[in-house]
Amino acid sequence: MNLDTESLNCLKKAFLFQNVSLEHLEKLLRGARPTRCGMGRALFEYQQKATHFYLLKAGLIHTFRLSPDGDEKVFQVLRPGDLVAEAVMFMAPCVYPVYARAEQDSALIAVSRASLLSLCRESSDFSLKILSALSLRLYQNMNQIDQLTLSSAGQRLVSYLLEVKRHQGADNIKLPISQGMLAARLNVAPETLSRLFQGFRKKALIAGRRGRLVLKDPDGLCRAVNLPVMNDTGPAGIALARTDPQQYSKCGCCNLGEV
Amino acid sequence: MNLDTESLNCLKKAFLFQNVSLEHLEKLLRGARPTRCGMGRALFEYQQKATHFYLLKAGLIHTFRLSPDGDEKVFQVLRPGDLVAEAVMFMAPCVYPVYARAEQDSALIAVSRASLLSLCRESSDFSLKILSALSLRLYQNMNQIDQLTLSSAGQRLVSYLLEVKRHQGADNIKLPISQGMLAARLNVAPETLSRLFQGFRKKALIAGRRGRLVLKDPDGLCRAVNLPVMNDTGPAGIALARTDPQQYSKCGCCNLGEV
DNA sequence: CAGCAAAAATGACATAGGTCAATTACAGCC
DNA sequence: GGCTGTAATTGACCTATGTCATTTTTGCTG
Repeated sequence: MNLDTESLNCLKKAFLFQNVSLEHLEKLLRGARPTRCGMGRALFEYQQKATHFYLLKAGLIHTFRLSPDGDEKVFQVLRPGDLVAEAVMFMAPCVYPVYARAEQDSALIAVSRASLLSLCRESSDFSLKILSALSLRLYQNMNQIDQLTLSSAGQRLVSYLLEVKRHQGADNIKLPISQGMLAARLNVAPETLSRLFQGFRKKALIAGRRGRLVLKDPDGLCRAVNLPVMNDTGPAGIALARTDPQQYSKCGCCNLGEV
Repeated sequence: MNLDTESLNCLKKAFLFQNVSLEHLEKLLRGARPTRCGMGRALFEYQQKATHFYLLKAGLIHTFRLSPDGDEKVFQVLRPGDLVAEAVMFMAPCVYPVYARAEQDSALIAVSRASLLSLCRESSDFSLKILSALSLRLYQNMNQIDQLTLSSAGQRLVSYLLEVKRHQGADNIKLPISQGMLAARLNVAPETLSRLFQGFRKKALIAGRRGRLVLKDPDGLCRAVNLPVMNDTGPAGIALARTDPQQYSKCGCCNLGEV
């Protein structure tokens, strides 16, 4: 199996490329090449000219920015099947608005901007798919803003935990990112996060440690931080937008990264 | 001039519909109707089924969500020429993710989702335009997240002020929203914001009051809050993406709302 | 299994910024 | 030009959360 065939197969499997004609896919592939990104290596840099987007085949990619004092602010946690920087391709000027780095050894397919644009031009079906992917991203970002503007650290944490619960469908949840990164994402100090967890444990609202948690009393968590009790409906009260659970791993309202 | 002709003319003027063939535009118009929204009235509600998007002809629209304790969190400030909720049309499930309310008496054209989707299906040129509009929104939201995760209130304020300065091109700036709303947007208490302004005045970093400010020492502002001094290049160091300054009033990196 | 490095937990402390209450400035309006 | 309601300012106070330093866990690797 040569590289092209392999790439083609990968693309075919990606959610966004379902039902795209073979002819179109092959055109896309002409601007595509498989690539690897070792753990800790940058996939692309902030403000670098954006020439490619990526389909993540295996591994784990984080996109992030830096705060003035050098901390990393994670924007996205990308898992196999996800596209990386596809939205950037339509921006003018076309430069990556974030850094991207492999958190694990990752295998990707790099697709050139030009071939994406020409596929969009040729297939309006495909354009519509991309449009819904972008609007989903937009929605995720809005929810993230919503979460970040919650007044207290506890509220932000609980809202996050419930998001994960909803996402994973059980009270027994696995945090998809380390505690340190979660702290960054919720915009709190790691110590504060640690103390919050301890507090919830003391009140028997949660149990377990190290990424594996049991939410013993979700409503109690809400009450503990003065959040209105939300019944599995999500921040927007919207059912999950899982168009295809097999291929499209993401929850429609957050970008947590699947476990 | 009947309503249809008037609407047609308005649409033609909108940035997104430049260079769209008359034939396509007329199809779009079949699903369009002019509408008004009195000051203080809701254009649409959070979680309501999204059947239309809007072109704002005149007036001022805010989109927002509510915090658990009932405060409004403004997401967008929309001015004439802007589209409202165009991105929502591509979401599944298709419900408005925010409230929208007229802050001034407003005139709009409501366009049905169906006709937008069919235009996208028929014109890939148009799809590409919508794609770049969405990616711009996405970029704005990322910058807002970036700003919200700045550690101190002062940093968030200064970053906002510099954004406005860049946007308006002069040190003599006019704040597009009231101080109270700015406080909400920066996620600080109004009192804190007031004190920050006072502090900057005392240090002669700014002058003026009530919406009309003079940034006397932008670099000094940065230093005062431990922000790296940025030289008019914006949070992303990206030149403004003003594809058409006449028609498209927005700055590419923020959604401040023009003055 | 020991040993190491990284992550997390804990404690002591400092402070930014929230809250509440009272005062002042401003804009619209008769 | 003098009301009147809303927005902004100011002050006093307090608590949530950041910071720094230390200890404890945890997961790896040889």
